[in-house]
Amino acid sequence: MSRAAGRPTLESVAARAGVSRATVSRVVNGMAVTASSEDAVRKAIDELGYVPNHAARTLVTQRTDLIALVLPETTARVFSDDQFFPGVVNGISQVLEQADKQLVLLLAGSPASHARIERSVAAHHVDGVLLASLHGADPLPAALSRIGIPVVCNERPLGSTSLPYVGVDNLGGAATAVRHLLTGGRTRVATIAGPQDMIGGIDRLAGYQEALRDSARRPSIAVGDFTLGSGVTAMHQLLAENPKLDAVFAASDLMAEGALKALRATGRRVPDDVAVVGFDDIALAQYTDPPLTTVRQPILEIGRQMATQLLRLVAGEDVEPTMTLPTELVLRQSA
Amino acid sequence: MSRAAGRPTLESVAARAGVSRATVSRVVNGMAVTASSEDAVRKAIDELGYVPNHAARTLVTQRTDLIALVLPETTARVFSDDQFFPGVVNGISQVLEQADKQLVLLLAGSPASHARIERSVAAHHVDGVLLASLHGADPLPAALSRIGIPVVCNERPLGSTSLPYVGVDNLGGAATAVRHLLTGGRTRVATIAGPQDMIGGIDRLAGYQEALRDSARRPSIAVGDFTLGSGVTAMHQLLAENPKLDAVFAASDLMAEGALKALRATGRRVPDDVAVVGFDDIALAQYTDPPLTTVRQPILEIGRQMATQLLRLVAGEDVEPTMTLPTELVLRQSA
DNA sequence: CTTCGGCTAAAGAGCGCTCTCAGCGAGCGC
DNA sequence: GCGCTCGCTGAGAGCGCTCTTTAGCCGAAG
Repeated sequence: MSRAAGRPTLESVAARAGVSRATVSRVVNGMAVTASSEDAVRKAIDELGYVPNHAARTLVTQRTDLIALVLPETTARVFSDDQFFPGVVNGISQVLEQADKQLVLLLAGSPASHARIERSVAAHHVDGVLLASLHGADPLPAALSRIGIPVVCNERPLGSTSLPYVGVDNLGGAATAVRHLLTGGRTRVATIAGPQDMIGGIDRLAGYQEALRDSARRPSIAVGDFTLGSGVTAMHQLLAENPKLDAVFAASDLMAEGALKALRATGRRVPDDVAVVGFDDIALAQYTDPPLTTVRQPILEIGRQMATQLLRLVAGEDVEPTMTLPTELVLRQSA
Repeated sequence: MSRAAGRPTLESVAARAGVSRATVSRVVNGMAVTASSEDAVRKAIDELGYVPNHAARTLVTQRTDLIALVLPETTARVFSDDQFFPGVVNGISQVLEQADKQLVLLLAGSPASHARIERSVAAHHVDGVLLASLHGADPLPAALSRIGIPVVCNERPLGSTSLPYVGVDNLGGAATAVRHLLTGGRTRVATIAGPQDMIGGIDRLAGYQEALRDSARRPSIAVGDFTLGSGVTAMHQLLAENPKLDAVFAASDLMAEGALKALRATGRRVPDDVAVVGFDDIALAQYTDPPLTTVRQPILEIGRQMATQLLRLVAGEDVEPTMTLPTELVLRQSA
């Protein structure tokens, strides 16, 4: 590409404004410069349509202004059945936009992607990494923090790593939901748990068990994977084992909607025969039949806080290592 | 940062392998080198844990290996009510991963974001841009292509720009759905249309009108915005205007589910009293009550094709300016 | 035995920017 | 009025890489 055809550089702006490269750089980066030079430079920038070259800047500053969001979820599942990621992405995006950083999306479906992600991070391609939806004791968080890059997780990572994370009060929210059912006079309260290799699945089940233990009731558990279909299946299982159950706490709204459909299919009325409580408060919850009582988690806020914490880390500031956002029981008609 | 503390560079690998920087560069980029040098270089790379610096490479090659996905949707709406974006992102991601490119997500909620996006693109920050979900005659596509960067849109952009795009046969799919209703003996077929500033909304309505015109029936139209809630509202409107309607074609599955709920709330049975057909075939469609007959669009494939076309453009190859993927009527119980 | 062709490796320039450092003029205290 | 500090500017180095140019080497041909 010939120089003439290329985009304007600092050099050409400097020439046009009659100052040195350094002065133009100062103006661009908002450092002190005499008013007359500043005017000349700004004029030249406008006339030439100058935009700083990102790569050149990165090369010397060692900053990329890029933040990676890693979703080690099976690619097929990410985004497809849950409204969680979209909300988190949205929250992250809001904060990053403010800070003039950009979001790089890394879907890590295959094991091969893990290597790719580590390579990408090691290449100093991003300033920091957000990790969401970790399954089991994923080696990725530890690997990334060993490289020495700031990392913030969504929910407490399983395994031994002690990385900062932002989560919600899964246990407390679930316990509150179950206590609400018990207080309402329900005696046989079952649960549709989430995947037991994810914090959300584990802690919500623990909350169910804790609330049940307090009232000395027998637990009844079926495990799903947060999707609607798995909720249908799990509900049928629970009914087979315990046809007289009178309440269900589902660890996600999608599974709760599945339970609702299964209950209707077996001729049971909600909430008359069986009460149902979900978890998440996604948009759908307002439109289920009947509208779903559920535990709201501040999804957007999770994204915002994750991004905020990471930006602090990137800036070299300290952050609180753990952050638990509150959940809230939203009463509708299903329980 | 002291040199010792920094990550290894080409220089240090070269020193260790006893060759020149250029030779190491050749090995890294897979160019011909004698076996002995190659071995020495590879060994040094492994021992040092060398990873090429992305910014430095970008500076000279003018390639960033970054592809932007711009969603000019209101941030609140993107991702939140539709399963479309997640699927497209997934498809894009699959193709980019193959090509070793990365995905930068740009949510353009506010008008201010437009400027930010243009700046980002002008800074040579990305190699190409994918534009999805354009509303009305958005100035962004034209602005980006004026900068001279490869752009591929999702669906034909409204307005005068002639950019390459990948879309689906919205009109044909909608017409097929409506003809299916008419063939089944329905006589009063209404529609819940999508937003009329988006191609998906416009063309699906056109398909409805075309099929209806063929059979000389009167159209009955309410407009929604693809969300479940808007489907509920629109269905009530249609019923108010035309209580005897016996079929509805909704331009999205979410709106169809809303219609289903509204019909049930007014005591109508589906499909006995009113037949319902949706559009999209999202996961939910299998679980509605009754399961939803709908027009499937190959969402993942849209993402894949958009990415594939853009990569061709980035590589300087020619692409077909327009690409329309087929839709397919999926018969379930609602119609 | 010399010369030439064909190859690979080394050297060096340069991508566009930031940042240090020296220079320079102006303003201040003594 | 002289030196000193202070604020601004310009020159230049260098970030880590690619790529062109140049040098060096080997074998084959004359």
